[in-house]
Amino acid sequence: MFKLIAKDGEARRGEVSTEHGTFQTPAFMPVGTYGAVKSISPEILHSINAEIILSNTYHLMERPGVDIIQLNGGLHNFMSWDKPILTDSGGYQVFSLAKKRKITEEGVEFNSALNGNKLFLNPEKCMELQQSYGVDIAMVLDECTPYPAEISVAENSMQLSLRWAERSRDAFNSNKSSLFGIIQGGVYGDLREQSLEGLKRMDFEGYAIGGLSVGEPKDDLRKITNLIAPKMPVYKPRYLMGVGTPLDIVKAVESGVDMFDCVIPTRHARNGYLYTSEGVIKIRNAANKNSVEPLDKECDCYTCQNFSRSYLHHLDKTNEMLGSTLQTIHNLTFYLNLMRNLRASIEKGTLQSFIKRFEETWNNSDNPNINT
RNA sequence: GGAGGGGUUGGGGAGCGGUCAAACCCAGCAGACUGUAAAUCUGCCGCCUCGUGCUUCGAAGGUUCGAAUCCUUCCCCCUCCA
Repeated sequence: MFKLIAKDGEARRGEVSTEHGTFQTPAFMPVGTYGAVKSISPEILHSINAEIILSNTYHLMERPGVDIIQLNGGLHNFMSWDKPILTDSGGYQVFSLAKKRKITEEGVEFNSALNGNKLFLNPEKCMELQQSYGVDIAMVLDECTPYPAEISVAENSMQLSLRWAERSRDAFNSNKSSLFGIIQGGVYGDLREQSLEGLKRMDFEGYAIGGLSVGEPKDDLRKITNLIAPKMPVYKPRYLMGVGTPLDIVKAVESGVDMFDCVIPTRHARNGYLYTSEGVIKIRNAANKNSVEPLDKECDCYTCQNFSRSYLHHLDKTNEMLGSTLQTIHNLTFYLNLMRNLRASIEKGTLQSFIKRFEETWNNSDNPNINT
């Protein structure tokens, strides 16, 4: 399933093959929680060279429900996306919907935020759902540990995730898709290592680092990624869940991570926070009102090739949905181009100079936000 | 000409004697967002020498300890009747 093509330091250049084709790593997966990458079509995803997307087990269970997806012939067919799909298990919702769920050894009971309905998820059901959706990569049900968490809390949480991982592994039964385990352990290196060791014994097709970017300091994110990624199995994909900013991704690739997903490019696009080669542009700021420049002179995306900052500013101010679409196209292009450049640098063995140039550009930016 | 209704901080629109520099919405300005309850949320939004400071609620007078709120006159606007 995973082919390692080249290495540059700890960084890896690889390829993951699935039932719906292969994708190149390091890879970024645009997020399509409800079976749609917000504001853009699969056709656009193709045009910007997205090779795999992420969707969400919990949210799809809530709406439209697995029956409807099966009625439509599975998630790929339902959303008309013929390339790989990875689904998050709902483990993140254990964290993000903490106030609306109860967790026990058996599983998680959610009170739907929509109508208060009780929704139950345990490892077995989670596997059944993801297989019914027909996704290419399923994730084990885990408990995304919040930050801050005392070491004892993080340990209990990590152990629970480990037990759930085992149940997930046992319940998962598919020759068309693969299952990834998720490392937890908060910001504690020892716990992270224990978690990884426990998961390795269950032999997953890939391994993920979860429970980061949940509010912890940047240093912790870097420290844990640096410690754990190199210890993850060499011939299996390594996935850092929910990360992150462009710089987070660059740093994690340097540490040996292969796969990423994050809502940042899509959500920020809708909120007018745009990544460019010169730094972050907040398109709704008055400074862009009169600018006939393209958003990013160095970008070849549809948005930058055809529209001015002034126009994007106007779309944002008038709440035109085209603004969301154009800005999402741009931000995702920025991310996907970044991944392509990272892959090329690793192949050429020039990752360090790429990172240096990347950091310089961002450090020289007038906008300090670009580095965060 | 007669009878009503109304003029409030950029726009809309509450308020109808003190707790009012004046609700709320929009516009405007800025900030946040990391496995998406997010095309969302938060803050600011009369002036200044930032204080139990100053100037505001069509205008001018008045009543009152105190007025956006009550009275008088005037100026506008709207509806209806002639």
